[in-house]
Amino acid sequence: MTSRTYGQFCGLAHALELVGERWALLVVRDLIPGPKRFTDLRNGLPRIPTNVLSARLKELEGAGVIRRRVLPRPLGGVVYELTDYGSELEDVVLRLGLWGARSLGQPRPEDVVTTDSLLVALRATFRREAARGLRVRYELRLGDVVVHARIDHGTLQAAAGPLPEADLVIETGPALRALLAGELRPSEAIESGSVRLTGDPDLLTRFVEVFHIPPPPAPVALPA
Amino acid sequence: MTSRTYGQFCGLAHALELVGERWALLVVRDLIPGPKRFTDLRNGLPRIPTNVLSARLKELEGAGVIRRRVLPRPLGGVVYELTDYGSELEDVVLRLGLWGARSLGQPRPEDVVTTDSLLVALRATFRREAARGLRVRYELRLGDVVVHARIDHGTLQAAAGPLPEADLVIETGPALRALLAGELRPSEAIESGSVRLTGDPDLLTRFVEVFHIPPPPAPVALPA
DNA sequence: CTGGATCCCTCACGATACTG
DNA sequence: CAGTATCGTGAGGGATCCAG
Repeated sequence: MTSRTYGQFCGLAHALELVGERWALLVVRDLIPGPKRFTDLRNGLPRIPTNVLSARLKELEGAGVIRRRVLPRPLGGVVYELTDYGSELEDVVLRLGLWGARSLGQPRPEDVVTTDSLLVALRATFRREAARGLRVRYELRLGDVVVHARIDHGTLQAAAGPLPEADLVIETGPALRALLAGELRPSEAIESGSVRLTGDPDLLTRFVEVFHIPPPPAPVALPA
Repeated sequence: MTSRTYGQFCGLAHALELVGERWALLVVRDLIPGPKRFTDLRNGLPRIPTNVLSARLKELEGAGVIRRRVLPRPLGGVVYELTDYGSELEDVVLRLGLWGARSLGQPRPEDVVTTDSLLVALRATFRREAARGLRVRYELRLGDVVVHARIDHGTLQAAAGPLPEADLVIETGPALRALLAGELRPSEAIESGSVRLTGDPDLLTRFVEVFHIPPPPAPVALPA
């Protein structure tokens, strides 16, 4: 029974045995912004069967990637969080996500956008150099997903929920990706109505400078 | 049939749909050193069923990650190679491999080491800063796998096969990992016979400075 | 010999229902 | 809320076979 292994003494093969199973890296992604309950994970991964989520959590715990923690009274309940070792996957997850974002076409009918995927996308596309000397707060709304970003001199803090003191509120949809990829100019996005702003419109230009998806190098076939 | 997708409009989810299937990233790994024939890939992935290799190659080609190229006469045959877009996975693959290498225990009985995994491991563990001002050539032998590394002022060129003009020939086994991880000192490795050298033994110290696996942050459960 | 395609079996995944 | 139980399906594992 040498089952389910790759049979190679290799760092990559071992990494894939730890986090290469289906859904595993999406669980890690959703834990990057912070600890989550089983139900939170379930909500952030609408199409995962609960038994598979159970299995992944056990496997990731056994691999030392996440930790199961029982909350003290009065909150009660159980949360899952990244271990130190698991946290060091963050860089890989962000880079892989950015790589994938470059060939992301139009959303399919069944596609959803979740709070955590958006938060991680902000981290992945953030360009420190472009944020130097900048201090600005954004609130970003995609459908019913609302997050915010605080940018201070080259640092980013992104979190869920609204931000009343935001300098600019951006209300948009899937066009956000085209905007970050430079395929859609801010002025065009505003005119076409694919983004709606509350605040200083010039801050949208800052936004697409700070959060950026580089274009794919050559002709990449986009999904139909 | 929304099958096999994650149902999320997210760069990471999309990336995992492209290269997240079993074996896919190992195929990418083996293509990093250069184009390969079907049979070369098969030999580098001894446990992959040929139908799965066929399927992965087709999927990766459709995803724009690899390209199928028919060689002109007189060589004939078919090779697979990374596209530009696929090549930009290299960084992710190296980082994920290095992450995995940190919790790699002892090799299991069925584990093998392949030429390509070793070449990629050298790239992943290479520390440019530690190689500044250094010019040295190594030949590395693990069982019947032989590769070599040319280090010139902070750059690395690693390729398959021996290197007659090597400054040091290192003959070793799985202990190589402990050596790179700092768990085994060069002097100990030599004394215990887990490495055998031909050339200047002091160059082994340079070797473990240049190629390094950082220790895991906290207690990480190692596989039994 | 390369470059696969085909077959069958098993097990992980997916969907749904149910429990402490 | 936090999972476990059950069961059908389809992808992966392994061996074999086929065309150029």
